[in-house]
Amino acid sequence: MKSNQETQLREIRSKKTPEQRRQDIIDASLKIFALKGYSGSSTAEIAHAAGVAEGTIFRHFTTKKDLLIAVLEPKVLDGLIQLDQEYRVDTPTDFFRRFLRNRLELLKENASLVRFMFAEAQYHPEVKEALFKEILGQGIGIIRPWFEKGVEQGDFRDLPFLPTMRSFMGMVMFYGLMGNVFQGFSPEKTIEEAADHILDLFLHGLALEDKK
Amino acid sequence: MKSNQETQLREIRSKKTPEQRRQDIIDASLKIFALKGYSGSSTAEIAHAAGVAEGTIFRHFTTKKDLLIAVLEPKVLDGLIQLDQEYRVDTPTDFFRRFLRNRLELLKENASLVRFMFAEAQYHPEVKEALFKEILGQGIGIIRPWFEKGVEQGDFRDLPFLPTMRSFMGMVMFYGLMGNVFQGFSPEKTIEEAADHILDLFLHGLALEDKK
DNA sequence: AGAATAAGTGAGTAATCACTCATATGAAAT
DNA sequence: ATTTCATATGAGTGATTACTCACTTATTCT
Repeated sequence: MKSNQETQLREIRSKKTPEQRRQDIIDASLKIFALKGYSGSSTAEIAHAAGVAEGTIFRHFTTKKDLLIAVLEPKVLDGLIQLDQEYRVDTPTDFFRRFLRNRLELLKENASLVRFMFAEAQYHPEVKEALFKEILGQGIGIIRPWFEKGVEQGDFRDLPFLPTMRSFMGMVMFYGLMGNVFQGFSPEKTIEEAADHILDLFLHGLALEDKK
Repeated sequence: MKSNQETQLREIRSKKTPEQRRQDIIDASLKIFALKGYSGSSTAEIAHAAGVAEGTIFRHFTTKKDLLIAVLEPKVLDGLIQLDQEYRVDTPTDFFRRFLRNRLELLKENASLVRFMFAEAQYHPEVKEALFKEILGQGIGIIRPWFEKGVEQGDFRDLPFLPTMRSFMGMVMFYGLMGNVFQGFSPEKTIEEAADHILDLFLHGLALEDKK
């Protein structure tokens, strides 16, 4: 009981708890990692950015690689993969519209993290697995029933699921991750506008069909 | 004259010319870089892989970064960006089919290089510029007239060019670069099959239009 | 308040880093 | 054969790396 009081007191005074300090280190790591890459970042620089001594890092994380894994831990990505459940949609098409906007917003907010994950995925198997499971795996799990429903209802063509989703994700990722990097590539003013372009192309394609 | 003879002789005997050695270093660098990333690779390891002394690397390249730039130099990428000119196509649709297959093949051959470039692009501005100019820039330059011709002829809808190309490239890249990384994502047996899927989706979209 | 425990610190460590340079090698010219 | 010269070598350089540990500081328990 007493210990609870003390903990509360410590939180009110702006002294930091070990947990807060741990989070500071993780936050600083993500910032530096995203800027210079994992191998290009030194623990000294991370310690400085987090406002702690270098030794403190190794009290919370046994190795630098443990720190990398902590940065990528599910908690950070939870927001990325959970579709907002409050918005109930009726038609598969509405689902895709809703899903797309939701993803693009989250992608824009976490662009540097996701870009970093994609970059490091090819060098570290652990990162690759985390990326695959947490983002792609769950994303696909959410989409699949809506896709199949759309096919059953006659709204969608009966295209193979995985390749179709791969292309869809390619569109989304290339906007979310490359739009900022290669300036001029994404002239859209708002996310909504970009989402509309992507969804229009995804649903209807480029070709003019109705030549009657 | 005599020096020419001698040079020829040196080539016949398997002694290496400085140029060959330089190329060995570049080849080894690409291999190691693609495996461990730029910062994660040491010049000692590259020298070992290239079969030369570490000092030899710095006789050909003044810094490690110079070596990175040499690895990414246009020569290596020329094959990636030049559309085969021998194949003449008539319709915009044929062009896209031809272009897509050509890109997917080249992408598959050079996947590790391109993946490496995308990964390092966010850490090194020079790499970012090289990637943008050499691949995306030229690719877009080749596509644009065909895209506009297709719109004029009434084959294509009048969609905004850049966002549409961004989505197209997203589809292509996600297949070419992620297909191998995330196994099971690309069930297509051949490149042709994958190209057909992508092109079908790109041209006609997912939705069933003709409900009359 | 004082003892016990946990958390934070930064100088220190061996290993590794990119890079240098005096020396060795081998081919071309005389 | 001898000299000339470009190239290759690897031990050596100081700087930086991830990580440790004896010590200080802060918090909790009695």
